[in-house]
Amino acid sequence: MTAADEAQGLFFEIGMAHRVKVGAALADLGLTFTQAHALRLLEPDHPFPMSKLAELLFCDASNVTGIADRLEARGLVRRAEGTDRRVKMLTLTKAGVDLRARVMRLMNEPPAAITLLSAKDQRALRDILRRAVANLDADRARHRAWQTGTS
Amino acid sequence: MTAADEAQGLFFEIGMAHRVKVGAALADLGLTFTQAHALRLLEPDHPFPMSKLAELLFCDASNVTGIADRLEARGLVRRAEGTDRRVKMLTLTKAGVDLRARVMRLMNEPPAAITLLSAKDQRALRDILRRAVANLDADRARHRAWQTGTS
DNA sequence: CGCATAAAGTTGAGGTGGCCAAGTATCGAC
DNA sequence: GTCGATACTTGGCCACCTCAACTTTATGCG
Repeated sequence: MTAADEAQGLFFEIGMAHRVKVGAALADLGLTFTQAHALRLLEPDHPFPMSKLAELLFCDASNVTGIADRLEARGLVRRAEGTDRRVKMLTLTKAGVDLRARVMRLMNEPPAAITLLSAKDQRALRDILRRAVANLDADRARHRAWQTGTS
Repeated sequence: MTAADEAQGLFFEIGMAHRVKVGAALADLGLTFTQAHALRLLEPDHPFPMSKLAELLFCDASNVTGIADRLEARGLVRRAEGTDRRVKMLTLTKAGVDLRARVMRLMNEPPAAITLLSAKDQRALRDILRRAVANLDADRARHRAWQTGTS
């Protein structure tokens, strides 16, 4: 088994465990994982169209309608008109900004798996993951180029 | 921002991206993420009760009924009687064993974010994540002790 | 033994999230 | 002005998830 293969398995295990913990904490706030994720993406004072949210969530636009409905029903989000009257700009309300802050604290909290590592390991992990994310971005850029080149 | 905090953010980003990719590949096999995960947990020749699957999936027992129904309808799994006639032992069929092997290959495949790292980084990542998972296990043991101590 | 209690699984109700196809309103370009 | 594209919504269908209630079987205790 290669180092990459084993790293992948370990990565998956840590991720799943953390997701379960975060999911439980979010349930206490009355939020699902998807709702919390959407809230995270919506920066205060930077509203964006629903189509943008669909893209960021990698899901169908029709799906976003329902998610926005539920967030709006809870008073976390508002659909504001854009200059283009087809688009609805998703805007955090005051309550949305506040709850988002709590969600950010909650989801950005590293799991025990990471916090219990030595300071040296934590720094090494951060540095390696920085390079890994750079690879991710390069890979995504490759895919975009391929798509536009063949469409 | 601490190294642990930043590592957590990067970790999350890589995990989400990989999940999307894996989800698409699984859809090609006609499997949902949950079904694939359940299949992965069911080792060939090591059947276990449905309650055990509920525990491993961190979900309600009633949920497992539906998941098992769908896997059984596709001929991937069988409900076999145990010595205790209340329990049903989930058992992979031949088709289940075969599809599971494909799922394992698919989900164990490290994402580009990892494979594009240098060999040195890959080994370092594996070593750090091994220690992180050890922390995870220690943390879980702590929780079990706490639960049994106060129940 | 006989009965109470507990455990494993199922069922049904209710809600979230995911897709697709079809529909509406608006925009932009010809 | 008309046509095609774009942004969002709607409705249908399904997977998944929880909870509460139920059936069947096991087990502990008097």
